[in-house]
Amino acid sequence: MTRLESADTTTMQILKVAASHFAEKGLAGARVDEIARDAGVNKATIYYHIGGKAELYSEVFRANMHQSAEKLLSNVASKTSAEDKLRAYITTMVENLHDNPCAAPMMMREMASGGENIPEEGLNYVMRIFMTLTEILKQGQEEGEFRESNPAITHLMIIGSIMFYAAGEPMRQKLMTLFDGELPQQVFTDDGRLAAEISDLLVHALKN
Amino acid sequence: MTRLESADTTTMQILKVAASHFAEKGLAGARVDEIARDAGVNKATIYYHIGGKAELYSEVFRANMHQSAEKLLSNVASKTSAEDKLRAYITTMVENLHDNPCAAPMMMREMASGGENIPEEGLNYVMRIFMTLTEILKQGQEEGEFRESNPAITHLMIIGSIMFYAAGEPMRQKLMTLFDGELPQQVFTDDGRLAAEISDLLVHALKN
DNA sequence: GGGCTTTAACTAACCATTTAGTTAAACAAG
DNA sequence: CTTGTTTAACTAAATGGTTAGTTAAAGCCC
Repeated sequence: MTRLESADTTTMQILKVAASHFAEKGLAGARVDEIARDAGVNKATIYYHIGGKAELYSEVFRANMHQSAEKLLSNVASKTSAEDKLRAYITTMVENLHDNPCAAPMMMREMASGGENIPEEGLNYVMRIFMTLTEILKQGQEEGEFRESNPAITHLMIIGSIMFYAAGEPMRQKLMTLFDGELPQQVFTDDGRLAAEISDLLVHALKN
Repeated sequence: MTRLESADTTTMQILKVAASHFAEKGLAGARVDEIARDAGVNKATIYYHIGGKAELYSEVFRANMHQSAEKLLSNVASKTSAEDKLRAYITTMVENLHDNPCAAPMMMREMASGGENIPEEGLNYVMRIFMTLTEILKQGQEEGEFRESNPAITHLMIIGSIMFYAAGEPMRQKLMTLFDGELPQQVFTDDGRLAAEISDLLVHALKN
């Protein structure tokens, strides 16, 4: 491994570890010392490669959003009918949050703080993702497939449910061990069926 | 004002201010000095009445959950049909989060951190609220009003959308000033119609 | 007098950031 | 080929600001 390659993998390792710390503890709660320790590098290496805590956070957030949004937009664009686009939208969002378990917690914390630490580029993606759904719903209405609906509410229900599902895994575990006997069986779906169930419910609600 | 009353109002004032700080910055991000300053009391008064930062947080969270959950359970219990109960459930939840703007952000942060700082009593309420919806859906199915559905998904869609709406207000403001021209008109509902729109969509999706 | 509150330190720990190095790979000159 | 030099990558230790929590003396109001 050449020096430059080693530098790249070091940076990647730092970003990966930082993401999990920011997801679990937030920007204020995360400790640069711990990130460095878990990444197996000296703390100063983080400052050498990336910059301070704020830059580290921004970069993690930006990279997440970039990857997720690009995949979402391209998957939706590959479909033609409004229903297929809607299903692709939901399915891809579930996949993204499954592939990147840090994204949902980080996003939820940002919502709670009014998006204080979201970098500019991140806000652009938030907007594009929302506009994409608006377009899908509009197309569905124009083609007579969907009834009229408020895109903001629909968006809320999709994003809200998926984000809560993705971020809620640790909490579900906690509840399941705490209230073992009282829970009805099978209340918690697996990832695989989540997208299908949400899509079915949504399509059922939107169809004429 | 008697001595005890003065102590009570001091405590209330501290809790109220602490709630807003915890909502905006989280447990790790909030500063006890700032809470004391904004509450108009000396920092020592907080330690005298309530205890340290952790106790302050627990008490704020516990009080929120207690008030919200009791209102939710009693409002649902006052209805008889499954649809009325479901509508009461949704409406009360929207009202609760409207009356107490700190609840949604605090809850979302807790979800993100796996409920690390939720006091025992709070977890009990989370469970009871979820079980209540499960009962409503079961009743609806037994009475032939609702089709079969996964209560966990339904719960996710309700809680997720309402929480995201409630916690998302500052973010919506940010997006609206940043992307002024590009936003379609009327995409963002007002609080008053939110409960009705979610209820209608949900009932439409669940009805046979 | 006694419960409540303020004032105004104080400390001990924590934590982000900086500084002053060290190491080893790449490289150039002889 | 090898010796000396440069440079990127990294480390260990120090620095200095911040912060939760404490304390003691004094004042206030019933």
